Amino acid sequence: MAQNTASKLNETSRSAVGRDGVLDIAARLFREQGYGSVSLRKIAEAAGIKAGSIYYHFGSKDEIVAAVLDAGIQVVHASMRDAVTALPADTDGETVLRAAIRAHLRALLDVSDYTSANVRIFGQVPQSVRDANLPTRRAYEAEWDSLLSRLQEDGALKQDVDIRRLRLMLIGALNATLDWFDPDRGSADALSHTYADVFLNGILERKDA
Amino acid sequence: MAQNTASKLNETSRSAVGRDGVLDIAARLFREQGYGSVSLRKIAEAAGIKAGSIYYHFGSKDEIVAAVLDAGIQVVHASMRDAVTALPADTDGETVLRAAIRAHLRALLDVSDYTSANVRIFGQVPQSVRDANLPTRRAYEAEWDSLLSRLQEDGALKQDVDIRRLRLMLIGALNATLDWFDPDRGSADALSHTYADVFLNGILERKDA
DNA sequence: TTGTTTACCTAACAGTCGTTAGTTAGGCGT
DNA sequence: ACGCCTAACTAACGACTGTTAGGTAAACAA
Repeated sequence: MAQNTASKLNETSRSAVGRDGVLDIAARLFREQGYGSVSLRKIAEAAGIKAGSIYYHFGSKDEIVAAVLDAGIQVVHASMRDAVTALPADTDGETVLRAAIRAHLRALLDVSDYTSANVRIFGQVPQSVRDANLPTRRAYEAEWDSLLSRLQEDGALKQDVDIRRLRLMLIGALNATLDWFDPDRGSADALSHTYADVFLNGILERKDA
Repeated sequence: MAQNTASKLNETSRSAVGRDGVLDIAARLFREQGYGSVSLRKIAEAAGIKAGSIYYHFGSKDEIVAAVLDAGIQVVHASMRDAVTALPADTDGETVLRAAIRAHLRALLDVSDYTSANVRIFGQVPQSVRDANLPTRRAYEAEWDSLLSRLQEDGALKQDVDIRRLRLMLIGALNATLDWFDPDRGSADALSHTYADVFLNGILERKDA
């Protein structure tokens, strides 16, 4: 968020990274290096300020990382919901699901350092910070559960799959791409097609009638 | 590995955790808490010795974590290969793939602190340690690629799926279970069935002939 | 019995961490 | 011109980190 709020200050003065600037840089460093090896001094240096100055904008390191985590979910949540609600009301289930998958993968791999930082560092962060991020997560998970349930009721999905488990499998699989995705080998959109193909139809060769 | 090598010392003397004991405990702590928040003093305390004593068995913290990472892959590699080679030569492709998935998930979720520690901390560890683990990883990946290629040549798998990408998707999805798997909600074996069902046949309701 | 090896211990080192207190300097409203 | 607000700065704190040097006691081989 706030790619560069150089706003409201005449450009001649010092950088004036501000709170949003620090947050942007923190998100990028967390995504690149993980939580443990990104110190406040590293963040400060990348932002062009000194470590102590960060405490003008944030009360603690936990507050920074909590803000990054929350923003990360909010970005992907908005991306996924917008993609689905933008479709005509009578769109078939397969198309809806494909759109949701593509939106999630786009936020994760193309758009947002915040979303990728969230996926990368959530498991490395102190328990209290994880807990603080949980409500935001639950809301996004509920969005998926709601979508998948609707598709199942419409008869688009098999009746015997457990929605919660399917959501965990699907999001887990998509998030795992962060460890190996290489834009030189194909776009996030192309990858989303492959994921949709596999999850929707499987990989088994079928001798259909 | 080496669940408890209390060997060759009469039991009356001090615990004598030894190199393997330290490694076991390190693997467990890494799995539970991640890399960054497990210090040598924590490992030592859990092992019932003092921090400095660890340097009798290991030259550095990196050496410990490297040993944990390598063992983690070796365990799951052996588990997966053994499961596949134990099958009759004429076993059909679907059954072979199901066995491989179950073996991977078992090593990850039931059997080995080393395998789960590897998956958990690989992305948190210094670059040099990651690099040292790469050859072992590549060997396991090659095992999967070989298996999947064979199934595709036999006509069991669709011809248009890229083996490398499929392997990344599949192992990524399986490893992601570590973040949410709860044995109270179902066994690893049961979960492996669900994964196999989804990957093999997809989740789309089909009106077969 | 003596000497060696094994497996630990104690104590300290330099470096890094998050965090705090107190200070400074430019821009703005009055 | 005055004082306030904003956004920095410097310098240091205690805690914790991986690591090292040197000592100790039991087990075993000769």
